[in-house]
Amino acid sequence: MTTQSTIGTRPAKNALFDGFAAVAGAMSNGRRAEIIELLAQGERNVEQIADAIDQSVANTSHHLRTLARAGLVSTRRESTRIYYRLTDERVYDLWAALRDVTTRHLNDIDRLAHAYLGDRTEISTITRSELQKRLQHNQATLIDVRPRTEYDAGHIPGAIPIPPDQLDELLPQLPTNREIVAYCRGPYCVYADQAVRTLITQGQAARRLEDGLPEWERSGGPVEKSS
Amino acid sequence: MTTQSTIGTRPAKNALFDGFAAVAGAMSNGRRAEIIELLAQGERNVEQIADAIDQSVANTSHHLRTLARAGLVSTRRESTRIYYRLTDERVYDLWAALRDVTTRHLNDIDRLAHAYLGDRTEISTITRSELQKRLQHNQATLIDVRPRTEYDAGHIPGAIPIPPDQLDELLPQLPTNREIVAYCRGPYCVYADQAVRTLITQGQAARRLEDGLPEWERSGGPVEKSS
DNA sequence: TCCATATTAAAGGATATGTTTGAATACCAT
DNA sequence: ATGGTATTCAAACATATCCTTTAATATGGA
Repeated sequence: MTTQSTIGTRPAKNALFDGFAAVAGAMSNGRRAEIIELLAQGERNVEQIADAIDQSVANTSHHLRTLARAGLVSTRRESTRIYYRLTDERVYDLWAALRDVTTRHLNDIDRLAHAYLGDRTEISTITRSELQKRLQHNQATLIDVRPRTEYDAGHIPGAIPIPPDQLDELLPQLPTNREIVAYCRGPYCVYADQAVRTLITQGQAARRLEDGLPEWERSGGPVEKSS
Repeated sequence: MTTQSTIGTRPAKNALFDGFAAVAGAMSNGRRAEIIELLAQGERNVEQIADAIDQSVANTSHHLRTLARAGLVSTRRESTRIYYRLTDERVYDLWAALRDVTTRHLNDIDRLAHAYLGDRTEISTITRSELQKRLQHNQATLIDVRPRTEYDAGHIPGAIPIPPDQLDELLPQLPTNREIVAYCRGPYCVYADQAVRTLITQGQAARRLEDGLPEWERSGGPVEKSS
């Protein structure tokens, strides 16, 4: 009995492309997409992830398993906790590409984004390269509007930490002599929007970085860690 | 009655991320993934696509509708035929990112690729930049092993068209003084492999370009069209 | 009008999916 | 070893989604 070659056959081609499709399938759930976006900010354990996406631990574990099976996330054990992270920066690139295509081509996305983020027309943005220039010439006060642990894990050098739960307390203490630039997790993160809206109401010039820290880091921008 | 703001709420966030997930879902079927890979080569009408993926026209139309709903493909009408294409190069980037992540992280992909492509260990590859250099110094004979229509739609300047159904006839006619480099549709395309295997059997030095024409074009390589 | 090309609607049944529950596992600290 | 904590697993459920086929419908060209 001889082994039949499968090279170039339809069943083999189907199986191969089903493989690509399987990875896409791992991303084809809103909660799992949220997990990917979250892990782009840094590693988390199951409980933290479950909290962030408002799901039970068991169900979250299930979703993480699906992502792990597709190779999108990897784990690290630290004593009793297991920390999940994106397997590598290629996974982040894939997520960014998905976000990008969706933003530009899914015809419902504007409505959905508007519902979650509100009217963004009055919030002006600044690109990464513009921000670079401003920082070099000391022409802006930069604030990082993410939870403190994320700030500690990595932030743009010179950024002042303003955790989202202390906005009302800390925003009035900022210097008023320069424009303020706020950034958070990415283009669909609400924290920076909130900060900018509040500042503008107070008569302070403020803008939002067009996206967030992961994009800054991925495009080669300097990142500083707190110890 | 006042309108309740949905900014930052969980249902709104769910809906937004379900939007991203929907686009991933459009790619989460093997036949649709094949369609994307095919359209990366250039526009096709429904019948051509149905042929290429071995499905009925009605079913193919259905799949195309799914892709169109997600904004991944667009159409152009030419008399009674409707031609499909990837909406823009971002869609191609997304597909390339998916292929890339799958190749590196899905633990079954090696087995699947081996079944479809056969043993590739004896087929050596050449990178795009290496090929650039070779071509500049006239150190390689370049052959394009794709169907003629694809060659006409765009090929690397200097490449000789060797349609896959004429391999046996045309390969022996190639000059034997230089190494031959073959390319086709991409890293998972079988045509170039076939050509290289045949040439090696004939004692001719031959290699395969590491990926295909779309990657060449997307990375800024020169492309020539037949009229 | 008729023909060719594509889309749509309806239907079907298989398959997959997300979630919950409760038990089981793995590891750590004492 | 023992107890406690974090996480995974197995089973089960209802639901939903999915792919495909068939037949009918739209559209444009000759």
